[in-house]
Amino acid sequence: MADVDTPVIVGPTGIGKTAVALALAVFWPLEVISADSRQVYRTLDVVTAKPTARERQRVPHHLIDLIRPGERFSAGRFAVEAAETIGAVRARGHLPVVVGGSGLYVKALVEGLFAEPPLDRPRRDAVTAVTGAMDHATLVRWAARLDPGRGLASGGRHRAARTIEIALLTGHSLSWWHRTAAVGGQVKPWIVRLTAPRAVLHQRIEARTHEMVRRGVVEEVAAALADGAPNDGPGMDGVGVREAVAVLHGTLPRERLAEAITTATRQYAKRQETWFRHQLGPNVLTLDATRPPEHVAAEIAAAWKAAAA
RNA sequence: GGUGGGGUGGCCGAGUGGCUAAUGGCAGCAGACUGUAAAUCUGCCGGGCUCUGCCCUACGUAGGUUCGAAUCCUACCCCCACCA
Repeated sequence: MADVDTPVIVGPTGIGKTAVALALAVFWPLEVISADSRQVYRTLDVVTAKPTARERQRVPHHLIDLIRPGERFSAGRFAVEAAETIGAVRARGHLPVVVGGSGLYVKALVEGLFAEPPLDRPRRDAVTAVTGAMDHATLVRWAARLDPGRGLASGGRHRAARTIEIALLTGHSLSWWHRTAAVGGQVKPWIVRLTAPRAVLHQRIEARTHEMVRRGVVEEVAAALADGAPNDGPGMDGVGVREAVAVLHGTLPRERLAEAITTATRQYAKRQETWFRHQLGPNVLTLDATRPPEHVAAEIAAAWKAAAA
């Protein structure tokens, strides 16, 4: 009579989630559901630090390589596809394990978003064009007027733009939708949060970045660009990609690439830590991932056995 | 050796007598976050405290002028450019 059915492993980039997931595979026949907003993009393998072909052969990974750079993805779409995949994995008699660092994606899956009505594509694009051209303050003022209950004091322009988009396209405010159209989570999550002291995390990020540069981030991004990806659209606005684009545009000296990516990655990892610390509710098992992945995996396996009993 | 420019808080960089613990930016720390989330934003950021205020320390070093100096004067140290 377990009240959980799906292990979910979260943690900042570079903490070693993939290694732990692979190590976990010695305990159960498992398949990984990747909750990563950038690994869904094909061809961007090195910059997004995807698991290698060999690793994916050892343990199946899902929700990677779904779309082309430049195409839009979303937390909502992730939740739908993840739920389907989880069902399929389970039907195979394997244990689905959600592993990822995209907090909102995890939240969308385990808590649910709201039932968004279909949005007319051309009208949506029109609204995006308008909001995209507005300055931050005006945007926030407009959003606050359309949805007074939304609390946009420290929201930022994307949240404001989203608020405006929903209000204009559906006739109801976003907070109205949140209130009246909430949908539940798709799984009963058992959440493990991997963390490590800053110094350890920073060291791992730096090592990973150098490896990334050595394996040719710039060339990879150049190829995506040559293939028609917009240089700032969905998938192309992530850490590493931006820096590689800057190198290609000559605005960042190549010898400073690794440093720039390392700094941006550290900042991203910090934001993730903040998210995971506060946004996933109280039932989270926090583990220090400074130890070797096998040890962490063993501890997770034991804890899961107790939790799922 | 000569002439000119410069040494400012972890870094870069404003400031040329009081409104200056010192604009900005970066880095760092904390926080927000419901379909673009590796995104987008907010706060803090010399130290200490009995913390709507108070006390230290601080603008290369040492002196000086002044009611008052990062800002003016003198000497010295170091850096850069050009001339030798």
